Amino acid sequence: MPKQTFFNLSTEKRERIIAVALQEFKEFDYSKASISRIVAKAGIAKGSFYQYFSGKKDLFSHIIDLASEKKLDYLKDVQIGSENRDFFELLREVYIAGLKFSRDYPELGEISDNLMKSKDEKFKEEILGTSMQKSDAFLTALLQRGAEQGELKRGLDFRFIGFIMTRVSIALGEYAREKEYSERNMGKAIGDLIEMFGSGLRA
Amino acid sequence: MPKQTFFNLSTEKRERIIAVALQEFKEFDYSKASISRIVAKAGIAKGSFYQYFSGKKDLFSHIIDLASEKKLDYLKDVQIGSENRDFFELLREVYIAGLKFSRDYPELGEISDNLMKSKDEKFKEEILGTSMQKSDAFLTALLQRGAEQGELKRGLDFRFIGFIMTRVSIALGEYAREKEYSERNMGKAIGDLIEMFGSGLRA
DNA sequence: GGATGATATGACTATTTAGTCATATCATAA
DNA sequence: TTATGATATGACTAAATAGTCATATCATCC
Repeated sequence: MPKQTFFNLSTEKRERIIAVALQEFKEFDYSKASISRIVAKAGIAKGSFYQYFSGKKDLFSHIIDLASEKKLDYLKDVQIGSENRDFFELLREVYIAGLKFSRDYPELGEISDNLMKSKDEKFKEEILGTSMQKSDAFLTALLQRGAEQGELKRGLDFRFIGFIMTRVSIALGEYAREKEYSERNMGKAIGDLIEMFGSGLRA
Repeated sequence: MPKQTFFNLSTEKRERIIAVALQEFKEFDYSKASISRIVAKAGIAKGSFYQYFSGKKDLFSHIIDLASEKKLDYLKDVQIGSENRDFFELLREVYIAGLKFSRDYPELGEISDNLMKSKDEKFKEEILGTSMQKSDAFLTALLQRGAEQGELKRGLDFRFIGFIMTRVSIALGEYAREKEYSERNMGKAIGDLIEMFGSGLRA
């Protein structure tokens, strides 16, 4: 958590620092991202940075918190609770929510996706903490529910399928970032995906 | 390419250096991997390293070459050319080949997967060069062929589906690495995957 | 023995990094 | 005006890095 001094800053300065940090973490991965560069670009003194944050990890963690917060806003629209919702429709909505989040906050999307892809489980755990529910578990739960309601084939390894669906969700964001994102293209892509998950690709 | 001096080395020394480098690149990503640490662990002088390799990138590139070479050995068994092969059977074999490679050369598998996941397209291109055919393109071609033979649904965006299948292949390796790999588990996982791609998950 | 060319060495340079700290500035309140 | 407490500053430290280079060792051939 940033120190109180950071929150006491003027909105302008606070947002400037965050904007520069987003740029930095988007361009470089955590270990290559440089505090020296951030303070230079943001036009603040090195010492000031350490008045705001306890260190690099603190800043990064704060950014991931922002991302989680924003992403949750988009996921709130997905009404998982209500009965009688088709699993594949829910899945579509989850993917769409993720994509909209990535479209509206491209830096946050890319940064958190890169963290999710990281192999350093210890670091990931440390940064994500409890703030972001593990997407693996989230989708696994969705699958479990779908299975209980008889919507899904029997005998599947849902832990594995959940793992794959999470990776596919991340890949979807990557794809949208690499190719130019457009409502039309992404609608088509998600459509193909849900079709694939639902009834497969075989003619 | 390593310098000639590297290939003049005794097999024992050459393999020792590569083994240590594999350990290093497996534990740390490219930018965090340290030549100083590698030479220390391998018991050679810093200067000697630069007699063998032009630099860090040269060493890394050599390791990726080794990985491509080994992986190709496993993919050679997949007879793509022969007609009348079912697309989904071919896909299964491609995934199985990838998994066997990862099982037999875990370090090479993890290192090259991490490179594939990297967002630095320029660096990736530089390292992979022509040696490793782009898996995206490979699977896209397989899909195209499946479509032409009428094995696949019409109207799918194969560039996108190819992109997803490649990511799934990488995810499969990760999953095998994270959970304990066993023939039985992985056979089941790949079975579920092919079932999913083929006829979907819907009951 | 002596010469030649290849290989081995590790101290050294130059650069970058995260993080610290004594000092300076500033706003507010008495 | 003066005192107080919060905030800003950038020079500084210590550590780590990739890469260099003059020198030393070694094997091989004459």
